[in-house]
Amino acid sequence: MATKVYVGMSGGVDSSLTAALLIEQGYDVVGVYMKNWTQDLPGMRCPWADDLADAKRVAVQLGIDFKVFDFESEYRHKVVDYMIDEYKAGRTPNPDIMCNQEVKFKLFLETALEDGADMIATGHYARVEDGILKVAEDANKDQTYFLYRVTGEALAKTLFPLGDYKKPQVREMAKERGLYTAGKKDSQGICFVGKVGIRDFLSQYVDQTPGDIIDKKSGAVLGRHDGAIFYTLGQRHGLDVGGGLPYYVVGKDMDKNEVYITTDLNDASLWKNTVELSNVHWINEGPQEGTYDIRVRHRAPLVKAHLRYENDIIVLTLENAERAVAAGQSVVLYDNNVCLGGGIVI
RNA sequence: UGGGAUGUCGCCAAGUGGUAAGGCAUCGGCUUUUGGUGCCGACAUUCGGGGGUUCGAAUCCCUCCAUCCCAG
Repeated sequence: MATKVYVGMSGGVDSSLTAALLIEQGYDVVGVYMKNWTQDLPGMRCPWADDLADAKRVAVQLGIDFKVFDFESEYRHKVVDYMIDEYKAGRTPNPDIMCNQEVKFKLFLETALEDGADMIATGHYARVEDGILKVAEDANKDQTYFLYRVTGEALAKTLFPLGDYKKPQVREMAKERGLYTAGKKDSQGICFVGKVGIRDFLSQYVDQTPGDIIDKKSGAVLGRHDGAIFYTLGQRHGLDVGGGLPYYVVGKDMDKNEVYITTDLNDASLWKNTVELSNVHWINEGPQEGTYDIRVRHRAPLVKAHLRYENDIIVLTLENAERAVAAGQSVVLYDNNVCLGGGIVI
């Protein structure tokens, strides 16, 4: 009997082709739409209904069973609340990493297995080999950064058919197969929520309290903002402060509700040579102390750093300083194209 | 009240007789399954107000207004 694979179909090209390829490879494929978020937000209609329709349409086209898993409550609690709490604490979280950890590769996997699946699959650009996570063939689209919090056990039951292809090929293959979503634009923004600015999203859940924008060097008040919560390290836009050179956020005080800015691109707090990570997660066994490739943000080139353990945290000493590494963001470690795991910036 | 200086797009700032640079901000777009960064494009018929000289002025003259500094 063929292996039964539940494919997470978001209604985009990638997951559509994923399902198609698995069928061609002989798997018994079931399409699943994860209903995680349905709320409209100001200035943006939540795309869930359209996405669901697209996913279903492709499933019909492919002649596979199609299901909808409703994870709205869990998504709200595990991802959105986490995100809001982090921002309230003055940090800058990455909700999509949490979404993968808690929803796609935990809840979805468990639910699928209970429903009779042998494995799950998604349209992520990444590769799994023997339970280890490896970067995608298309280095430009590689999404392992978002997957570093997934467990090796989950990966052992996961397929990423797109990991061996480049995005243009994926589009081409989707077109060749006449998939309904072949020409659909790539999605952006918070996963499932849609293309909405973090500011617009957050402002739905937190109070807007005006505060001062202060020049770090002179201490002068240069402007006002609607809440320090909306600003993050390294940020340039949205300050509404003009005057010759661009200003960048170099810090904030959540208690005083103050945002500190500077025109000095070399400001110490804008660059990190040493990064400490807590909430460390390894996909399999933790690596030994030594030098590894790390990635400080999605799509950033890999850079060298030395890993050292210190109690519950790890300390990375970077070969070259990285810019705007905000607390709450993730740093992911690699060893020869293998994604080892990572942690959250303290 | 004397003496000096300055007033050009929201901000910084070129331009001293030839018909308004540039930067920042802002807005729009691109890149991106997080934040952020970056890239591209748009953005003053008008130069504090009013007169005058001139073929022609933001640039010269007169005057008024405003601001700043030094005196007192």
